[in-house]
Amino acid sequence: MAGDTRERIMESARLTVQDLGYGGLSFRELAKDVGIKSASIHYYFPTKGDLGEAILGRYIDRYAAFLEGLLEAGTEPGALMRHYTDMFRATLLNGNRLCLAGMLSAERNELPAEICAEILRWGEMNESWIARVLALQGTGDPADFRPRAAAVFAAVSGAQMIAHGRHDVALYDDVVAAYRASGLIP
Amino acid sequence: MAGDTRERIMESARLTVQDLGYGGLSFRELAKDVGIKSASIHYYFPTKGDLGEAILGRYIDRYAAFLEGLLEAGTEPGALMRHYTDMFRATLLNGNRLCLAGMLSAERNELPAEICAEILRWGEMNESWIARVLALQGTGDPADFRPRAAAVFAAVSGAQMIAHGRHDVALYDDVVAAYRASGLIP
DNA sequence: ACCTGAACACCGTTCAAGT
DNA sequence: ACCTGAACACCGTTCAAGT
Repeated sequence: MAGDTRERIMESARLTVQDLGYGGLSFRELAKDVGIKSASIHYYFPTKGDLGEAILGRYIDRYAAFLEGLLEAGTEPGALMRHYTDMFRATLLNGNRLCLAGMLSAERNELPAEICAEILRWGEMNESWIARVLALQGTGDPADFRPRAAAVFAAVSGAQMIAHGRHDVALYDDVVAAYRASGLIP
Repeated sequence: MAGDTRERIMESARLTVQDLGYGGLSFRELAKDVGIKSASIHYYFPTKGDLGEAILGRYIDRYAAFLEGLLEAGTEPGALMRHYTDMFRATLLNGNRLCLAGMLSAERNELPAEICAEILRWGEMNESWIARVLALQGTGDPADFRPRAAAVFAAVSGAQMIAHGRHDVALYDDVVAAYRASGLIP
């Protein structure tokens, strides 16, 4: 089946980067997992940076589609934000993994420029979606909620990161609950 | 002067890890910076993990002392938290670096257990300090403010991480301002 | 179109050998 | 006490060679 090898390279690489980081991704281990030689990976992705850009680009597109679907299915801010925080929670449950973009954010100073550009796009996408949700409960344009949306995005990302660092999903739950109690998250 | 080489190894290593991550720290580059051969580093730190544990341990001790000093010098929660958020801001200003513990939190799934234990200590230290500050403006024991303190710690850590990922200090400022506006941070 | 072995300059680590 | 060169198994990348 066409494109199957490329597909399996991307899937295995994504899972590894979310687990061990970009620096922890080895072409030789990756090739072993897919069942080819490490030199063959370069046929699909000339450099490690190309592979990183490809998996992050698709990661963003898929979550953008998922979030778009949530907005089409419901308009209650509390329920929408619950789905949003559950999304980050599920990543922790899957082998204490970190959001792909969050992991790459930490490593950004040693990443090629194309990946850094995708990290920006991840933030823009998340913040614009949250701003639309916040606009549902108040009056005004989603653009007016952009600063607070950035705060919600940063707060949820941070909760995931420290819970990942301490390998403690309950900590994520407690922190997110405190965000809600403080009124930061609807 | 005794211990000078060891000192310079630790300082150079810390700056590199906060910049490029634990995986981005190379013994050969580090040795070049200090002016010795890479094999000599193992005389001071048998393994890379030992070096990581040493620099994180000292990092935590120093910030603990700094924060303790703040609490001895003032009791106004707003001013204390301003110093706290400025501390994370200064790290971004220093070459877009990340908090050492935050960087290692992201990479934790490929770190030795001793470093993971220090990551826990970093969180405990920050949360207990924030809880003491929060207790200054309300009634009750610092322990009562522990959940909210964890939320403040996660939120500030997250703001630093996404600002680091986008190489944008203004984003950090905006997010922290939104935290204050929402009432999460005094 | 897709894959490979071999080579290259890197990496942390070990160790016998130096002073 | 402190440092080193050489070796080891790793790393991403390149390239000529295969089918």
